[in-house]
Amino acid sequence: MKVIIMSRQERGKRDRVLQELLSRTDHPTAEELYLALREKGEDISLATVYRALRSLAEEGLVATLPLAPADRFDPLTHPHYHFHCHRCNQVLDLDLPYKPELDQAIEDLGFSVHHHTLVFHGLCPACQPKEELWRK
Amino acid sequence: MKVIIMSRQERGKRDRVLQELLSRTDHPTAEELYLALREKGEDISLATVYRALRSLAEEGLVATLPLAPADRFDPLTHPHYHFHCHRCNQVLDLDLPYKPELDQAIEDLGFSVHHHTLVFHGLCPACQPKEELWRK
DNA sequence: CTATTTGCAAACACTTTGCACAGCA
DNA sequence: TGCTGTGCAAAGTGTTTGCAAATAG
Repeated sequence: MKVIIMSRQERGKRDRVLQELLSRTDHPTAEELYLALREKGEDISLATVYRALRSLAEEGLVATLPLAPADRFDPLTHPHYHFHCHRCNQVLDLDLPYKPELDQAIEDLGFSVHHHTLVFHGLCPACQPKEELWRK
Repeated sequence: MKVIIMSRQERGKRDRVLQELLSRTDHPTAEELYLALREKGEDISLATVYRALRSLAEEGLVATLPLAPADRFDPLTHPHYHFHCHRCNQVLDLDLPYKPELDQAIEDLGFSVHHHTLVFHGLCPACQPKEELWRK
């Protein structure tokens, strides 16, 4: 009989998903997380990854970035902004301080603001030269 | 033989879709537009509505709001911000001036910014009292 | 007569769900 | 025992596409 004492974060697939997400900064999709976990030998199904992410998002442990064609997930729960490169389709965290005064302006209009999402669209530094090349 | 001289906006289903979208301020989904057009006696298919919206968006005549579960469409092409009420699920235009200085801050980080999208999330004025009632 | 637009149904991509079963309390 | 978590496959939802027929130029 084999006995394995599990540390807290090894209980349940949900925590494996969270662990994997926490280890990266590239805002993966559900499927990317699924493939990464499989790659690492984890025996998990795509349905479970979806279930885990939904549950984690509902508890506020991860943030969902509703992007087409597939949602991306962010382990950073404190409010921050994103850049979406329309060439490499990558999402990057931005080092721009959250601006609560924007919320205030909307509150003044009679809304009750929970938070705001700010996404910049364009070309990331790496893709700008490639784009110029492409146009020639 | 019946001859009908068509005015410009009556040519093609694409223009019917644009016309319908221009007539409203509630950021409808593709299906909502489809149903509205059918309601008005227009003989159109859902596929055509999707094709029309895609083509219009590519030409910059309408803006796409990528929201879950379905994209919403905005006839206002000049940049402006939105409020998404998480109770009635409505999207409202906000009367807050577009802030190009936000783009500048990101350009300074080495990105090439095309535009940014800013969505506030919370309760719209109409839904705040309802929400309080619900909590009791 | 050729090019474009359309409707229909099928295909598609992403996500959720029903169900049976495994593991744990 | 019963509760929770899981895999699998099927269903669900929003969107796109292949194709043949209709229409425009």
